[in-house]
Amino acid sequence: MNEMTPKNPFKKSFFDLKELVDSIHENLLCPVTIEDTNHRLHAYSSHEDDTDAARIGTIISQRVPEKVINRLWKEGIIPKLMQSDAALRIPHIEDIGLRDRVAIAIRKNNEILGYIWVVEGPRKLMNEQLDLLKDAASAATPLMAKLYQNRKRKEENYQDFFWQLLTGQYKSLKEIHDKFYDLNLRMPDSFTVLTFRFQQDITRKMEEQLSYLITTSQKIINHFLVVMDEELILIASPHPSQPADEAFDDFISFFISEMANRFSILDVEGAYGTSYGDIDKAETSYQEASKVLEMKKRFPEELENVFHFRRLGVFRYMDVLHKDQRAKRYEHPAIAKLETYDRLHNSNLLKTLEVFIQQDSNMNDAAKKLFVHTNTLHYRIKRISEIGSIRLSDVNEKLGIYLDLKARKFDEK
Amino acid sequence: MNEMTPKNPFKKSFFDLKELVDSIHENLLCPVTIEDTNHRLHAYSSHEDDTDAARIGTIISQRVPEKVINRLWKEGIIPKLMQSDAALRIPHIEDIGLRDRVAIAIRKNNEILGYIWVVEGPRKLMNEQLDLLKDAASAATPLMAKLYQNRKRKEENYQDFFWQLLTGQYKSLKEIHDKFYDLNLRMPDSFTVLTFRFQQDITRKMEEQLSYLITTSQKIINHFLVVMDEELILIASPHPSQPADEAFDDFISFFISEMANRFSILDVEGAYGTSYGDIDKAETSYQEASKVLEMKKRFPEELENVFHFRRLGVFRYMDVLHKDQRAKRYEHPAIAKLETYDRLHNSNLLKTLEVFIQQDSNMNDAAKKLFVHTNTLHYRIKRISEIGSIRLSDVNEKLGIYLDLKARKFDEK
DNA sequence: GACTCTTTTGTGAAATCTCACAAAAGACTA
DNA sequence: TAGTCTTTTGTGAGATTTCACAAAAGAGTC
Repeated sequence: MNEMTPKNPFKKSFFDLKELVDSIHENLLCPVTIEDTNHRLHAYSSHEDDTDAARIGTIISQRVPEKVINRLWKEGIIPKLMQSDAALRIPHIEDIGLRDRVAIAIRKNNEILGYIWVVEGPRKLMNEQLDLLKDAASAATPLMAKLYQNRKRKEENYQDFFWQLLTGQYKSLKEIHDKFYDLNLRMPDSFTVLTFRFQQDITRKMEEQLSYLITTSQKIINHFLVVMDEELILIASPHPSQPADEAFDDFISFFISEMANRFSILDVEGAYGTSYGDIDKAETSYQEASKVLEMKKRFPEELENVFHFRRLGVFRYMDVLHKDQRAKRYEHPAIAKLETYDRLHNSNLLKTLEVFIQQDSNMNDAAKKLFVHTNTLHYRIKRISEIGSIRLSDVNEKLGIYLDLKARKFDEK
Repeated sequence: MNEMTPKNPFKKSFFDLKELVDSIHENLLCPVTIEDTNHRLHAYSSHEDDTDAARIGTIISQRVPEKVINRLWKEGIIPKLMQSDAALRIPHIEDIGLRDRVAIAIRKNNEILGYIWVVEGPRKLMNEQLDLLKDAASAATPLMAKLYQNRKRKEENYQDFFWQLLTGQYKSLKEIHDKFYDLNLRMPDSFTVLTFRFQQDITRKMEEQLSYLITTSQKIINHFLVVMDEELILIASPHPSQPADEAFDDFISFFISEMANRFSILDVEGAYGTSYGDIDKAETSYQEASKVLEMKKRFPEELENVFHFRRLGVFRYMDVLHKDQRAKRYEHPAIAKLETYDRLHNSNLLKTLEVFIQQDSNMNDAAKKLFVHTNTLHYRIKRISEIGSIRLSDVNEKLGIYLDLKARKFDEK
């Protein structure tokens, strides 16, 4: 074998990724695939039978299986790939059918455009061959970039359209239909607006990561995505594999925890509006999702596990109630009396009442929540109705006070 | 006609109000009256027949009829007149026999001394003529001032004062105290506004009967009383012999049943606002009482036994909730689904849900109310939460639906 | 009419809740 | 420090609620 570094077989221009992949295969004699940043398959070498389960799965579904992606993240392989210029060896991971591999990121300046994966046979690749992959990656760069450019141009059009949908610019459903047709988009049968709020502006880099998460989650099908300062908005449908009712709850939990785990981006809040059939309700769904976020900010404990507008319950009305309360400068006399009593006797009657009602007037549950004996609570409730002269047995009166209590907290802090 | 502003025909001294009134009549060719602040008639132009019922009533009784005064207050006309330097047009109010008019306050510095009223004929007055009235008012000032000097300050008729209290005309408590002193009235330590609504206008005769009932009831001490069309309004305190908390409830029940028993006057509704210490809260208390009446009309079953504002509970907010619901055109999906289900299967799930929540989620009570077996209700509730995909175990969600259900009924019928 | 699916009613045992009574602990006052 | 009032905790019996299971009745379809 020649001691010199072999001359670069990739220093020519390739017509497309397929041609490049075949060329890599010829040089390394191993199965090769090229994926984009979202692990979508764009080209793979054929004419070989020495391959593994993960690769077959990828080729069949045009995409790297979720299980494999998760594992690669968990093992820290993807982050390492993203940071390295050179090709890396990835030891086999038996239980997901991944044999020994070599991979390298395709990059343009600092931006990752995709990955080249090579399945190693029994004869391992030599270092010179790994170096060759670097050249292959360089050769892939313009091809991948072209791919992204096309996508980006389309995206810009989408973004405008998307905003117009969300802000109710379109007056008729027909108009929206036409626009969908123009942009060559499939109109979803039903859709939901999801929104996420971050603690900081969303950078270009974060945007990549989150769009990566969305496409790989396999929980929802995303139709539109837009980033606006510190807010991320999606129009999506549940993924067919998911139970529709929970798909979005699941996705939001998934998204928030993965943003934290994978990217250390904390304090993300998410919510979604009602699902509608006709896309002209996009504005409504968006406003609903925004309202959930707004209320979650004001009532973090109460709405900790609420993401869907439908589950807002009374909090759906908290803003108007609070506004009315302010306008009328009304304070429920019972609340005023209890507050005074609490201050004078260093007691906790107001909080007790709130917890009691919130626990559906169940003495035992409420007592547990308050860390007191059931009879203590019993006694307190008796005192509360005496001091505030309220009849807790009257549902309407009880709930009225509950609303007042909550509305007071609307702009606490 | 001369294009120049006509010279001031009132820039001379008049011997008395009669002379002034005639001069105004000559200049405007419309019927004119001059009243003092208590709407007592002091002068009126004669020699014309083009006049209306209100004016005739005024001339005959030497005073503007009570009904007309009350209406002018309620419509905000008197307050506007009191604040304006210029003459104001008052559009006709058919049902009290008031034709189109123009009026202007007679004032000395900032004190109101009375009013000039002009009945407009078919030919409306022109702006120059309205300006003329300003001069006429100035001419009236010394004449009215003389009148007041001669007259004792104490007024036997408190009606105006009462209206001013109820419509919040007084800006400071001090002002009200002074007025009480002027009128030689004892200021109540604490008070409450009660209001009753009749099915028909309250006649002079009924007025006697009800004022008789009030004084003989021995349940409340009445400070003020006013009758306004079909409404009776009181400012009162509990009678010392009565337990304060129940005095008003008792009185209202008593009053309603006695009106029916003794005088066969049926369908009277009564309500009262919060008790306040400072009389400047009279307006608030009155508005509270009115709100109770309004809500009782809309939710007769729910509020059958509610008279006090404090006991309105959630219904205190029903108007804003309903308004919000309409504005957002939002219907809770669970309600929509249940309604459809009811229609398709001839069932009663919506009503069941409402009763269930209203019975404080007590299966037994609710089953009794619905005349079904406990287990039937148990089954239905299970179905309801399935069909509407609601978690009745979540208080906030449950309560939210309850509010929606009630708000829907806001303007049923 | 047979069949299926939904709804209502019945039964009873286990779990849970309510409430009266009493003792103990704290708080405040004289 | 005793005395009073308020608040908390403990105990336990009786009432109430919950829930699984099953039978019966109704509704709708073929």
